[in-house]
This record gives sequence, structure tokens and C-alpha cells, in this order.
Amino acid sequence: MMKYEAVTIKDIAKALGISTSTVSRALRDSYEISPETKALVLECAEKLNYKPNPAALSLKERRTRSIGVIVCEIANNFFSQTIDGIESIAYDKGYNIIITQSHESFDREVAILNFLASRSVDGLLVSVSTETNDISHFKELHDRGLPIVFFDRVVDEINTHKVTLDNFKGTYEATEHLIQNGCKRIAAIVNSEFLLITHERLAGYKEALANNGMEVDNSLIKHCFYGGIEAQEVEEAVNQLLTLRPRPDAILCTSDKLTTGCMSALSRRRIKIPDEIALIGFTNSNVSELMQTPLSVIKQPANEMGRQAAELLLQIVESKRPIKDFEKRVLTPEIIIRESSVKI
Amino acid sequence: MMKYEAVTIKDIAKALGISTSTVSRALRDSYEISPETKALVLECAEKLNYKPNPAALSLKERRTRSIGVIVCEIANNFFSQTIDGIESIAYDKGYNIIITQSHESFDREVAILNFLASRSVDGLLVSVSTETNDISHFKELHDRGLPIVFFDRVVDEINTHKVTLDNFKGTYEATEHLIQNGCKRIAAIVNSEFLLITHERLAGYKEALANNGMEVDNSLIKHCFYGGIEAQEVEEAVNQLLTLRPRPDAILCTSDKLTTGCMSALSRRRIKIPDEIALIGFTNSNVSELMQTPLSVIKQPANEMGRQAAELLLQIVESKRPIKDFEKRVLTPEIIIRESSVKI
DNA sequence: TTGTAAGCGTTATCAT
DNA sequence: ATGATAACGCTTACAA
Repeated sequence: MMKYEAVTIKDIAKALGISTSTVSRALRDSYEISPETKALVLECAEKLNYKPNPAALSLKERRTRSIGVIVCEIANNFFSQTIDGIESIAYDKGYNIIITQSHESFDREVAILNFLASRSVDGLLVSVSTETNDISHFKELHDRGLPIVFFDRVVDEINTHKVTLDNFKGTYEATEHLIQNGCKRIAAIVNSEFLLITHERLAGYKEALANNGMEVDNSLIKHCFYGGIEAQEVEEAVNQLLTLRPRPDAILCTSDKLTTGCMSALSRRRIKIPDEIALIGFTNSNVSELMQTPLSVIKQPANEMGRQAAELLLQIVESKRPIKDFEKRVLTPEIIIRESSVKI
Repeated sequence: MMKYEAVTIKDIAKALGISTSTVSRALRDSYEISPETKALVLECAEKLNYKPNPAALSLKERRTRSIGVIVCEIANNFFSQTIDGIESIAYDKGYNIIITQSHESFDREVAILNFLASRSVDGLLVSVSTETNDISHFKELHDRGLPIVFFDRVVDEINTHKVTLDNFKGTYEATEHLIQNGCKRIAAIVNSEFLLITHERLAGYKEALANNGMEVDNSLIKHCFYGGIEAQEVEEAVNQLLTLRPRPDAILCTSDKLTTGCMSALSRRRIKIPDEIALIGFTNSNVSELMQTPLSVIKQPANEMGRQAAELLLQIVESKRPIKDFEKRVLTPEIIIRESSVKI
């Protein structure tokens, strides 16, 4: 196709009959250039609509001013809000963000990682896929100096900045709330065992039960490996829970899709929420209060998480010296109690 | 920070005691290179984990293998699903996508456009901001050869590929459905008058009224300039509609935020949906059927729209010759009737 | 079959 | 104060 022919420093130099180095210096407002020349160059650059070529700059400066983002999927309330936050910070600091999705696949994650690393992003923001158990692909790149910041689904084994949620607190308080509302058999539909967040969220649930003198019954805990991306998974989990006797009188869900999937499954079976089964779960939907039964939720400060992760990453990227001390920021979940978890 | 020192062709050449051009050719499997040398080079490249430097390639090839995407906001069901579709196609063809948000601001859109267009992208996928009335910034770049494909919020004045919805059909059918359900005073809460989609959607609404022997009453049409990004706007629109006598008995909304905002406003006023006021609207939420009143919706094939837009853009980008004949693809909305629009 | 050298756009170094 | 040149990593005439 017709090439978008860009104006270069050479064009300016030619137009003005001076050398490219003078133009370059004038554009960067170097002290060695006379005011007259500067004015001339600036005016000419303006007139020709000169824009520096980022590829040339990248080559020279060995930086791309872009950062990669890996999430499991974009079309998800939590992640799209996080990306919103990331984009805001990146834009303010003059960085591009390159978005990719693992679709919860380990293989895809590895492929993407190579793709991005070879495209020389200056750094990476990562929330690992559900299938990710082995993290050597991240480790290797990180060891070779690629700045990485993990958010939400972080991994313990890599020493870098992390931004995550107080997952324990989220499920602890949600579970305790259910207990205080008279729930006796509280089930949990949770994510893959590979994910750290699953363990943290389960721990909060278990601890709340224990501290309230209740037994942890493993038959009440259902793992959905793909976090309910396919509705079938949640359907199955709910089915199994419903066959138990005595039946659970509450369900705690640990992700967006699990929560809405569970509500949908219960609704289809005409099970009354919260009377028959109370429901509370993680979600960042902005319509939770408009649900058939206004939904009690554990909400993540998603936008803020994205912003902080981006800030930390750019801090590493732009730091002159190697960073030794890494932070693990733990944000606080917002627990919003509505009707779905309050027995009458 | 410690720089991620990449392996270059030079390193391979040095290691093998051959020239860089030989290495380059071997890597690209040139016919001029002996099988032995090729094997050697490939093995060495593998061993050193050589990855071509994209900045150097960009500089040489005058292409970046990345495409820019401008949407009003990422954290929105419709747009995040569209981006999902775009990402899938881009990934398959080896392109990065660079996501930006205009936040419905014209100034921001112009700034972003310059940011992206300074040749850090090979092409652009755009859904214009609500404030965008003047499109000369796009026109200029497009005239200078930057491939642009518009989707959803397209503009008429630029001759390029476009992927949009049959907006007329969406509102026509939705309105007719309301009429057939006995609604007599059908209000519409719509987007900015600057947007073409607003006109198309309004036209469908008006035509359906006319074809069914009903008057178009302009007091029943409320514009929300920012499409309900701030809840206040929708609140106000609903307020005004409720003061009308006779009161409207149905509301049609033309965007995601308008629809949920309207439902929220009605709900807060304890107005029964659909008995007092029926409701139908555009939304790509995946929990519409879980709403307090299962929501009748006009749903866009968002993912598909993203895929098609990306395909068309890459078709331009990768075409050897200038493209003369541009397509306007018009996708069909899915109208899903649930309870919110069906008077008993 | 392989090597040399120029060039993509920019900046830093070293002249002048 | 300005210019020439080399370099960033890669590809590709052109030479050998």
C-alpha cells in the first residue's frame, strides 16, 4: 500500500542546508546551538510536521517505551478495570501498553511471553494463567534482567514487586458474615489449585470456619480449574453441592465468573437466594446491585491495582540502578453486603 | 537497572567466525547458504537464544508489526469484548495491539492519535469519542497513508473499511417489539448527537413508531452526551421522563451504560419493570438474564466486530498495492427478549 | 557460497 | 556553533 512517508531529521537538514547533527541538537534544545538556528529548525520541523521515529530511538536507546501486559482474558470485569488503570499510568508516563491474553493456557502464556520479550518491551505486567504451575519461563527472563511485576495472580518464587489483594481477609470476612447470618453448611466454589490466590482465599474461608467452631468439610469445597470460563464447570460444581445431604445453605465463590455462574445455576434450578442458599462471591461487576437478588460481593480495587502495578513496573524500568528491595503491596477488598447473603 | 543484554547476529557471527550477512541469510533460510553453515548458525542461534531485534527490523522494514486501538474506555462490556476479538486476530498474524482510551474526550483522542501515529503503529482501529465532531485529525493521517479502520462508532467522511452494526434494525425491532407489547408512550435515552450511531439508532426508533401509526414526541427523547459514563446524566434523563404526563410506559436505551443506568434509576424509584415502565436496551453484559427483571437486550456481536475490523485493517496493512474499494460491513444485532420488555 | 558495505533514523563523539 | 562519522541490529545489493 502507499507508504506513510515520514519526515526525518534528514529532510529538515536538507531543507535548511545544515547537517543532521545540528538539527538533532537543535531539536533537543542543546546549549551548543545558536538561538537563530534553533528557531529555524523548530519552525521547519513544525512546518513539515516532524515526528521522531520511535524505532530509531529504540534501536539507539535500547528501550521501547512500551510495556507488555499478560492477563487470562480481557473481556472480564476485573481485568478490563485493571487494564484501564494500567493504561492511565502508562499514558501519563509516555508508554504504550501491549495487551495479550493467555486464555488460561500455559502454552499460550509461554508463547506470548516469548513474543513479548522478543518484541523488547521494557517490562511486563503479569497475572498468570490458571494452568501455570511451572514458572521457569518467567524466572529465566526475569533473571536475565527483564523487569516484571505480578499483580492479582502473583507467584511467590520470583523476587520482584507484586500487587495483590488481601485475599484471606476477603474470604474470611465474607465467611464470617455468612456464619453470623446463621449459615451452617457453607460451601465454596474456588479456582484452580495451581493459583496462589486460591490457597489464600481458601485459607480465609477455613480460618473463619475454625474460629467460629465449625468443621471444614472438604466435600463442600469444589474446584473449578478454569474458573468457570466454561459454564459447564460451575454447573457441575453446583450440581454436586446440591446432592449433598444436608444440603449446603450458603455458597462462597472466589471469582467473577464463578459467582455469576453460580447465581445462574441456582436461578435455573429455582433455588431461592438467600433463603435456600445464601450467596456471596468475588466480582467486579458494576451491576451487582441490579441482580435478581442484589448480590453481596467481595470487590477488588481493580483500577487501583492496575495503577499501582504499572507504577511499580515503571519504577523498575526507569531506575538507574538495580533494585534490591521489592515490595509486595496488598490491597484491601471491599466487602459489600446486599441481599444475596442475608437470610431473613 | 541491569540491562537485558540481547544476543545479536553479531554475537553469532563472532562465535562462528563468519560474517553477519551469512548469519542473517542462514537465519532466513536463504538458498545461497550451504546446508552445513545453516545448521551451524541455527544451532548457535538456538544455543544463545537469539531473538531478532524488532526495533532494528522496524527501522529497516519501515513497519512495526503493531496496530493501535482507540476506544473510549476499556472497562466496558462491549469494548472489552471487541478488544478480545481484535487481540485474537492480531496475535494469530504476529501483530501487537496497543490499546488506548480516549475517555470520550476529543482532546485526548487527538493527543493519542499523534502519540500512536508517529509511526509506532502500522495501522489503527478506531471507535471515535463522543465529543468527536471534527474528524480532520483522522482525515489528515489517513490521507497521508496511515491505514485506519473504523468500527462501531464509524465516521462517514473518511473513505476506508468500516465495521458497524445494523443500528437501525436493532432499534427498529426493539421498538416494534415494545409496540406489539402494548406500549403507547415509548421514550428513548440515547447517546451524543455527534455520533452517527445515535442517528441510526434514533432513526430505527422513529421509523418503527411511524410505521405503526405512532407520533414521534421529541420530549420523549433524551440525549446523554457522555453516554451515561457519569450516572448523573442518566438519572437526570430518567427524572425528566418521569415528570411527563402521561408518563412514558417504556424506555429504549442505546448503550450499555445507559441501559444499566436506567434500570438502576428506575429501580431506585421503585418503579416496576415492565409493568409501569418496560425497558429494553443495548448491552453486551453477560449477566442480563440475572438482573432483577431479566433484561431484554439488543446485543452486538462485539467479538466478531473486533475480529472483522482487525482482519480488514491487516488486509490494508499487508496489501502490496493501494486499496481502492473499501467495504462497510454491517453486522446484525441479536435481539433477546426477556421479561423487562414484556407487559403481562 | 560467503563477505563487504550501505542504509534505515537518530544521537554521541570527536573534530573543526 | 556546526559538521562528519560511527554506532544501534538488521537486511540486501554488490563483490569476490
